[in-house]
Amino acid sequence: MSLHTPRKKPRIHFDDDEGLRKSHSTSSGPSSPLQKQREQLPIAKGRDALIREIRENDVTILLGETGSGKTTQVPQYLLEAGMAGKGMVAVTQPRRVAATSLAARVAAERGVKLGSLVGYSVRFDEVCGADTKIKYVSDGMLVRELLSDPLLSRYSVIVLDEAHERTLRTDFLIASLKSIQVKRKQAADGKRKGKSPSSEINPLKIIVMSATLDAEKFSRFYHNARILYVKGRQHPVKIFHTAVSQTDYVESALRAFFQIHLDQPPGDVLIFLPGQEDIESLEKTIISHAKRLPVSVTNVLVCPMYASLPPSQQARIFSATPSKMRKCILATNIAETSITIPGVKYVIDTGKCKEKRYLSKDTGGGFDTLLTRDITKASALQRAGRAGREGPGFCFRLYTEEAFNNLAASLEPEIRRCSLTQSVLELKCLGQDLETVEFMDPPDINSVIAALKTLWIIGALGNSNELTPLGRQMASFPVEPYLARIILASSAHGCTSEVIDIVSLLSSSSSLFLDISDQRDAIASARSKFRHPSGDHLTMLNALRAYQEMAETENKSSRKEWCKQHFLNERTIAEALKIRDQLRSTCGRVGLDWRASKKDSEEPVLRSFTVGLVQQSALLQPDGSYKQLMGHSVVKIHPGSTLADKKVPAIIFDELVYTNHIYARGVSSVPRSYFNGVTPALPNGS
DNA sequence: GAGCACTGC
Repeated sequence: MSLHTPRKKPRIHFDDDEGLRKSHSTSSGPSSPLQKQREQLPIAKGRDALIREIRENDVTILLGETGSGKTTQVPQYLLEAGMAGKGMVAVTQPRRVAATSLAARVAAERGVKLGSLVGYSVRFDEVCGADTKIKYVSDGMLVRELLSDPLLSRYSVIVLDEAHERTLRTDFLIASLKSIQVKRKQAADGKRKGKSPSSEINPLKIIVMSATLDAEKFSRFYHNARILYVKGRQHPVKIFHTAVSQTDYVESALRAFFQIHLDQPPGDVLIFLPGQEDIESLEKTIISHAKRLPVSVTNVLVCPMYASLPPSQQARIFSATPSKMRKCILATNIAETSITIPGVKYVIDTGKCKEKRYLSKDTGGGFDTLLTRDITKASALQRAGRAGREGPGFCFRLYTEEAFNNLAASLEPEIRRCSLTQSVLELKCLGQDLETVEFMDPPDINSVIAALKTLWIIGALGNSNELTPLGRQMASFPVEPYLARIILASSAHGCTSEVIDIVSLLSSSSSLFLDISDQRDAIASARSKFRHPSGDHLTMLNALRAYQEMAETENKSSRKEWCKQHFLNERTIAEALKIRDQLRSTCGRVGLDWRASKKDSEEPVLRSFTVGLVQQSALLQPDGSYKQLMGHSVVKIHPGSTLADKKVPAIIFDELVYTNHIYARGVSSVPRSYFNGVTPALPNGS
């Protein structure tokens, strides 16, 4: 890094620099009672027209900009108009926090207790009652509900919110609801004609809510459904592009930040970066440059923000900025949709993000890629909007206007980018095939073939791709099919208790072991206490057991301290313990004894894992590299693994991610003989 | 030699 102070660096030239120096007003407004606020929302003016349209049409596409109030108001309008009938209004959300906080907001607006008229339902947490009419649900929850109630008969209206995000689960619902609506209409018509008087099935109304201009596509899919538009309400954000394209976005972000810091009035700065590595490096350079500024200049408070950051450090961004300081938040895409940071007036957008994409291989041994790429127009607009939450804001794009115009309109839907194993299995349970279901965007045929192959290898499907009893059992576990296979395999090896402990940790959303890049030595020595010679799976089990032993006698704050000392993520442990409860009760339902234990014996556990991980395994080659057992890729053990640098005859692993190399993460060493008999077709007779 | 973000009764 150069040692110049930022002032001596050449300025980045943004178009319309003049406008940047003009006055900066701030917003203010007296807070008003909830009902008055409701009436003032942009959507309130269109209430009657909206109800009329929804009443007259089976499907309505509602396009609402940020701040229109559509997500909180439309369900209430439906209720007030009597359109819930005897059923419920479900509103789906891609994120849990959105579902729970929206439900709380709407309950407050109606002056009722959460869980009475208005409730929510997400994994591990359901606040609903017999009189609940408006229910906010995570989209994954509604997919699970579909498996036990294929017509979703409890709901009169289903609102798919944030449909533009095109998550795999929303796409799954968009496709399923189309055929459900036909079936329910037929059933209801039959009832009217007296053909099936016992039927309680009523017609279903579908409302698709979206924020971007993909409306025509949703409309075409639902037989040219009506599209309604609602204006939003956001403070204006002035957008600047660079005059010329930038070669190094981290360097450019550094310069742009100090231009704002030195020239612009108070207000916090949010910088969007693709990942942890860039965030850490920019954090260091901003701090070192800020130290060289004259004492008269406002101090800088740098706050990194990404999902795997320990919660205590994440909390910093929500605390008020100390006076005479400027907060500078360095964030990934987490700040684009998942969290809203108060006080942000300036956004710096590098135009980059990381994207996970599944690469299927015809050999069946595919892997995920996690690479930095350009964002989309939709994403650029969303990022800019983060500057206009509380008052007029400014967005500095570190790319030219021409580059912006050349960005893709929106992200490719998840169904085209990720492994489809679980979705194929879920559809099989509903008696359908992913190849024949009508999706808005059909999945790639190679991904479908890869998913079918995986399901066949783990025994969920038979030779004619028919669902096996084993496959149906796997689908009842709320984990990836290969993890469910491991649990089922543990039954024969008598170690379900140990296996469920490990699977719960693997299925958690974040890693058990914290990774703080400048404390890696301390982390390695803390972890050596738990280290098991076979590798990461049993090391995780040792860590979990040590935590539980400690937790029996210690109080909350000393548990927290213990986790900190051992660099364990307490949030992961808490999540894993909840997942474990679910898995234990699922075991009960499918007739497995989760108490079965082989104590400290490693062989049964590793044998069980090998059954589910045959496809995720590699053999040591004479040249010291590892090559996939099923597939042709050479893989490296991830440096964070307890087996990094170790040479063992064979490994199994949780996932394969291509970043700089193809890395195997979550690795254990197993004897090659364990593969005998667990795979239907081994290549080369190895 | 090192991880974007979500979700599951």
